[in-house]
Parts: sequence; C-alpha cells; structure tokens
Amino acid sequence: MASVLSRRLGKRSLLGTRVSAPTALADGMLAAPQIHAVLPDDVSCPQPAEESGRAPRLPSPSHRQQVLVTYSGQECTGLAEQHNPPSDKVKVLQPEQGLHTCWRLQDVPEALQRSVSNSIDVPKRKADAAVEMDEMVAAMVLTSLSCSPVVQSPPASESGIPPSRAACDPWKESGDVSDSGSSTTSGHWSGGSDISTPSPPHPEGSPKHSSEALSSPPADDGFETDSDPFLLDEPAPRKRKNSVKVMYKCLWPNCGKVLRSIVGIKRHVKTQHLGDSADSDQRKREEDFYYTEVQVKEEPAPDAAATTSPTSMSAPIIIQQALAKPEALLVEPPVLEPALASSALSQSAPSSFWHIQADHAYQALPSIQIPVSPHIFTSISWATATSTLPSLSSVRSRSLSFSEPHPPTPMLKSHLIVASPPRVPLGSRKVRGEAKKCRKVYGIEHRDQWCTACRWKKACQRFLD
DNA sequence: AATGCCGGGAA
DNA sequence: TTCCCGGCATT
Repeated sequence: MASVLSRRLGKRSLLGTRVSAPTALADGMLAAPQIHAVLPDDVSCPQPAEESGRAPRLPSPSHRQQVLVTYSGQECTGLAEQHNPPSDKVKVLQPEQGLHTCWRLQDVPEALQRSVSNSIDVPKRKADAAVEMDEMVAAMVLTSLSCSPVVQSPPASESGIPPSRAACDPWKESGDVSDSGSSTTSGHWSGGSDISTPSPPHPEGSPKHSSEALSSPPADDGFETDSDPFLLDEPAPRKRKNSVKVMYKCLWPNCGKVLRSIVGIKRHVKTQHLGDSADSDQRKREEDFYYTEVQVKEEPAPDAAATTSPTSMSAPIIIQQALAKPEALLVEPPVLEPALASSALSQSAPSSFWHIQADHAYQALPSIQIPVSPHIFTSISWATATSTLPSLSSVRSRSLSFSEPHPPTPMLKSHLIVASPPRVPLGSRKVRGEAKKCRKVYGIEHRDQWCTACRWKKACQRFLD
C-alpha cells in the first residue's frame, strides 16, 4: 500500500512524510510530527527533475509545497520551503504560528525517498534508517511520557521478539524499519491509515500497511509481534511530563558537565574535549560518545502526584535513558533528539536527583530479554515499583534500554522500554504467606487433616494468606 | 533443616 | 481430575 500511495504522490510530494521534531518548535512538541498531507494544488504540479542527476531539491523556492504537519495533536499547514538532502531536513514555514521550522525527514514515502537517494549514497540511507529507529523509540518514549496514555492491556506479547533479532544489533534492530531492504523502508510509523491521527505514532499500523506488505520475509515477521507489544506497553502509567527531565551529561573524564540540551552537550564535548576542529567527521560522531542522557527526577508534591497521575497506579519512575548510541558513529547526529529533549526538559529542575541511567551502549551490554514473561518488546512502559521484580534487572529494549548498573535507589530502575505491568514476575514463586499452613497447624503426623492442597504439596487452601 | 508450593507425572 | 512427589525457594 505504501508503495501505491507513494506512487500516486508526486515525486516530490511530502505527503506521508514523517519528520522528526522540528528544531525550532520544540516546545510542547511531543508527538512526532508528521507531514501528512500535501495540499492538492501543489501536488498537481510535479516538477521534472532529478533526471538531471542533480540533487533533488524538494520544493524549490518557487514551488513550495504546502503541507499539513501534525504535532502535538494539532494540525497546521505550512509551506515546505526547501529540502536539504544531505541532512534530510525540510524547512517548513508555518504561517499560522508564525514559525519557521526545520523538520527532519524520517519517514519518507518512497517517492520522496527515491529522489533523495539520488543524491545520497546508499550506505547513508541505511545508517539513517538505523538512527531513525532510535529516534523513533526515543520519540515514543518521550511521547508517552507526555501524552496522556491510554492504559492498555498487559503486555503479553512482548516476548515476541525473535531472539535472533534481539541478539543482533539491538539498535538497528529497533528499527524494524525494514532496513535491510532499503527500498522497503517506508517507516512503519506512518502507516498510511494513521495519517490523520494525531496521537503518538505507533508502530501498529505498519505491519499491515507498509513494510510488511512489501517484503518482510515471514521469518522476520518479528515486526508484527514487536509492534504490538509496543503498543501495549505504552500504556503504563507515566509520570507527569515534568516529573522527569532528560539532561545530558558529559562523560569525559573529570568533566561531568550537565546540560539541558543535546545540542549543548555536543557542542560542549566538541569544543571542550574533542577540540573544535570543525569537522573531521570522525570528530563529529565522536561527540556522541561522550555524553549520556540522564534522567532527572523531580519530586512532585506528594499530593500533586496523586492527583495528577492519569492512572491510579503510581508508577514511580521510569525513564529511560538513551544515550549516544554506537550508531551515532555512522550517522549524522540525530536531529530529532534536540527537539525532543528540549521539550522534555523545558524547565529547570528544582528539587531533583539525578539518575544516571545508563552508559553507552558499548559499556553496558544490551540486555535482551526480561525473564518475566509479560514483557514487551519495545514497549514503553514503565516498570513500576519493581522491587518485587528481581528478575527485571535486565530489560530488553529494542533500542534504548541497557542493563543498568544497579542504581543506588532501587526504585529507580528504569527502563526505557520495558514494560511491565506491575505484577509479580511469573518466574518467581508466590511469596510465602504469613498464615500457618496445614503442615504447621496439624503437624506432619496428622497429615490426614491437612487440606488436600497441602497434602499434595500445593498451595494451601485452607489457610490462605 | 523445615516449609511451602510449582511443575509434572501417573493413575 | 485427583494424587503424588521431585525439586527449588524461603524461612
């Protein structure tokens, strides 16, 4: 379908284009924005084009494309003024808000993709896809934090992830985006059908629409299973968006500088530690290694927390951490992050404590699975008081979780993606009750007086806890 | 070591 | 199903 859709769109159409957070509109921008429509008038005048072999320029100044972008559940119209192929950015002018925003194309319909690829070498695209995934996950997490969640059923399918996949590169992995076949990449988020829904992007639509239809091999259908869990996870209770902030900490030895924006931290790393030499690509990418995202938890007034939490569950903490990923080396620094980050931490954090959640991926092994059965793959759910979940130490997350070093505060276990409904891990036995059991009460010599369960060495039914 | 009980097997 | 029991986790 995706292909059909794209086929119908003008080559330069932005329709369906998913873009990452606009670098300027950050505030309040929680849901991944998406250009979901290209107004007709523009579509009708496709431009000849890249046949010439030149880098495609999206809407040329003279041919701006009008697009509808959705973010934070709102639709706005804008004019795509220019497309910058190398960075995949699209500049959109939004008259309504008087904003000039820069979006990053994340999920571009094939038509567009193709044109873009003309000027970009294949490898790049691949890398991009990987990043895309990360960003996606990150976006989801953030999104879920800020949007009122819909509580969903307990994640039962989380385990669906094929081990093999998980084993591979968790990062890339996360991008189910059929990365393998670059051509099939039609971003599952932007399931065509989803277009009009402002709600946070879910992978759900994807299996059916885009990539799956195209070419995902049966064996690799991890997609389907994955995506679902994804959704399911989401639900978990989240903290108010303010309760946790994401900041970036410099990991350079003896530095530890913490900044609120990813851009800032990168700049810091680059200038302070890597030397400002403008560019060796190498450098550029390296900076990603020297900072990590940290969660700052704000302690909200007790009552406030109680009243505000959408759900009755008190999900203590969560959050995740995402840090520079190895892939960062291969790709240009994600543009999305800054926006997300900034929106997430708009204000200064008053009383808070830091929870440095994880380290670089290469430092922490990516944990693959949660022993507990109900886990979800990339689900973004929050581990709620996990004290009862010993096995949860390692969480699997498609792309952003790491096995974390036990934080000082037990409650802080957070997982980016994890999800686990507050419940006792299946693996563990039920806690021994306080009540005396038949054996104790009657003694082994009066076994005949025990309840049958006790006699059968089952959980006592007479003296229930 | 004693308990409590899950997971399974046998009848 | 009902009975049993190996074996493991807890106490």
